Amino acid sequence: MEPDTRSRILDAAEKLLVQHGLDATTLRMITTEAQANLAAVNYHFGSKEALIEAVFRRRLTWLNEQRIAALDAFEAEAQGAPLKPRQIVEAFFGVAIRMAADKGGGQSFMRLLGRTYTEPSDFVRSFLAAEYAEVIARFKAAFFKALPDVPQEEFLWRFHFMMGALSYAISGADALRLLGPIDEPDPDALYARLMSFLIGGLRAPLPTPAPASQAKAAKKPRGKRAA
Amino acid sequence: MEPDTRSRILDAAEKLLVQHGLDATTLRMITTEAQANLAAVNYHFGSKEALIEAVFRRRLTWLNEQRIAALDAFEAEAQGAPLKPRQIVEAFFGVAIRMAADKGGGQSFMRLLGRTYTEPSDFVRSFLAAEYAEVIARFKAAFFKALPDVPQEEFLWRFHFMMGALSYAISGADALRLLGPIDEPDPDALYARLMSFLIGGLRAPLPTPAPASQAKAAKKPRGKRAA
DNA sequence: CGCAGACTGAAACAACTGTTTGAAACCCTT
DNA sequence: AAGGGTTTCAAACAGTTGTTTCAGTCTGCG
Repeated sequence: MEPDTRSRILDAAEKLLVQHGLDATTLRMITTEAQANLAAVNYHFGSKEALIEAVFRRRLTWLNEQRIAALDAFEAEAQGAPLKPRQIVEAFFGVAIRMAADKGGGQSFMRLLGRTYTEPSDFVRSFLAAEYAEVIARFKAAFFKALPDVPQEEFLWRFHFMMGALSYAISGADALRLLGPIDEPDPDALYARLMSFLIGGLRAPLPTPAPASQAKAAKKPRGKRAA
Repeated sequence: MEPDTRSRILDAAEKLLVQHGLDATTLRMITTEAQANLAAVNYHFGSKEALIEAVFRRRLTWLNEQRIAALDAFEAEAQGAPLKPRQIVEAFFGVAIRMAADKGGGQSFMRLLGRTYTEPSDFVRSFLAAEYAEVIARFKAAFFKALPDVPQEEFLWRFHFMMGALSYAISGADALRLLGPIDEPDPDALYARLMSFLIGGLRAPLPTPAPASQAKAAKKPRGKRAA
């Protein structure tokens, strides 16, 4: 309870936003948890929206810097050659799930991020897009270089699916308990599981039989599929 | 605008819940959209929570019946032999994404479901668990029979990842636009994409270096990883 | 017709939301 | 010690939330 009011509010907000979501978390809940006065939020941040934005920005910029740093390291090592898909996946998703494993705040934040990604809460999405812009561009380029035979649109969808898997991996055991009893996963094991799943999905045979490449066209399972 | 008030409220609620989420959707928004009186919600459903539950139940029980029916069909066809993983994936995820492609309400509902799955909104989760119980048991059994070499815990996580990919596949283009411009996907193409991704992930090599298989041990990219 | 039961309507309810206010308390330099 | 800037505090603000109330309307059955 030592640090300054601003930090205490930030921490309390992060924790409560994960538990209750953006709208259901009230300023009174936050200030109570932070042992601060109600007016302190508007004094230090200006508004509830600005507070939420600050909560996101604090961790998200750091996360994305880490991702780019990891990508830089791999690319320096490769000296211009295309990276291996596994390396790119490691740089983007591995860094994220490692942050999620960090008990000191990172964990709850990553859950929040994963959840919010699909929530169309306009103002969050807008600055989310801004924060992500650079990272996305870098990783798109790296992937296209590593997998030139995969059509760009195809790859974007696979990347999207991977984000979904990551999100659920992080939101984790709570939802998984729907499926049956499971013990809290050790982070390293979760990391290994997610990585092999992601790479398996990323490298799966292309669904539409492309004209030139891809000798093995998967036999279509139902009648329907066209176009 | 013809059907009875109760149905109009249900449809309006479903539509608005997708757009704004559970908490941000107000009864006044719903009754306005449904061209009904505010009190009609409490008259017909009792409370807002009960209304939301009704919205879920209407589609979810039908969806899960479809899933079980699809599984039954495959199992009858197989005559006791284990199903192919692709068939099980088709029965669970294929049915879901086909429902999501249905413009007549199914689409918006599936987005809602995908979003809510990670939201720990206690009362929703509790009856979600109840609705899912039977389906989960059936599909777990089918998968374990089809992939006896995959440890159960390992599989549960992969199933969980697959749910994440499905969720994002459905929530779809809105979030994907973060990654770059993309045209609204034709449902058949999305279906094909997701299926090959899911099966690729499901059948990926096991992460823990099993004694026999897996010759290529990826060189660890950072210092850390142990155990 | 008459009248019961199902339904709709407008208005009000208390409780809670984010935000603002103005005075008190604190802290640090002169 | 005095003063000024920063931070805290309790109280109040207008607006919105889900829910309730009760008078009114509709419907079908005798």
